[in-house]
Amino acid sequence: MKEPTFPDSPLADLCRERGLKLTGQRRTIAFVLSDSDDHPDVEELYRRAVEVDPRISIATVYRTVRLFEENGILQRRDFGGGRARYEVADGDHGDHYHLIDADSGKVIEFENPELDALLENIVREMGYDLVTTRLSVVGRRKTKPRGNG
Amino acid sequence: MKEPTFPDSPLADLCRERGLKLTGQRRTIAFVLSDSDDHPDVEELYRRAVEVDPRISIATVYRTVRLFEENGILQRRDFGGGRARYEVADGDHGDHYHLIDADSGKVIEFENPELDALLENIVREMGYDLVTTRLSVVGRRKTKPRGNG
DNA sequence: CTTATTAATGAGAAAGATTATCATTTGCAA
DNA sequence: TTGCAAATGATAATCTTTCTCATTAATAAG
Repeated sequence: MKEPTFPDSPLADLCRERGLKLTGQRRTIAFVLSDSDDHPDVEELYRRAVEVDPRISIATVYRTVRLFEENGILQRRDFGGGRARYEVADGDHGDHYHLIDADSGKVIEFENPELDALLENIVREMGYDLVTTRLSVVGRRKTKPRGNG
Repeated sequence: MKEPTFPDSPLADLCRERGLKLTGQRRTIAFVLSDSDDHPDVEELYRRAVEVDPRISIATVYRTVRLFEENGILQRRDFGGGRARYEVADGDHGDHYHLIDADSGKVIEFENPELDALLENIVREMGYDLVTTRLSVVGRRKTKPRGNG
């Protein structure tokens, strides 16, 4: 059986640091995730993982993203469409947010410190400590002033 | 067959105004929705609707919330837990947002004009017109300063 | 390096939410 | 009141996610 060889990814290290057993499958999934800068769903993640190591099942991908989410390694997102999507969790720097193109469904990330601060404030004044922010704004590309489409 | 009698609700009127056929079931569901100030899921909505008129099926509730959502009468929300929840769409006044208690799961609504404006701005500067905002913050009730739990 | 222990995995069944199917019923316009 | 397109009810089908359980593999101890 040909073991695929690739270096431990940053996420694989994180996995170990959290005391999670680093199995071959988790190492593969971590590698794929570290390599992704988009927001794949489980199906897509599975496709990418199988490319690297075919000895992996979709059940394990489901299990692993759940495990990683529970350990703060991944964040689950809901952009509509019925399936959860995942991305690497933010570090110490501020959160990032998502703008979704109403027409194409394309997801555009953005950061905004002012927004970070305002949300923090609002929640504090309501007597809570902010745990997570789930924000996505849906927008439609502005029609050019003289365009006609 | 005993037709339930109750007046047309504001949502029923809206339904007619949008040119949608106002069937008995839609009238009932609209009534129940107008009467709710929380965020019921379809199952719960069905329970409430059956109280008013037992001649209604869960399939119709699913169909109706979808229809109402497509027509801007309802808004679908995702608070986790795997099922979609619904609430009456905001009017012209500002949007409202949700704070979710991390421990109890309780949903607390709030409004914030400053937040409205900031989001509007951010999106505009990215070249988009804001269509919808999906924001929920998860928070944990602040521990009292001298508490030890 | 080998062995034991315990957790992880694979394959598929099961669950839970939502949508589709199709015969029957109903709202609404004429 | 009648006709017809659209809506409904009951249930099957679909889709995503979780669970089951026999097998496999990772880690610690020897």
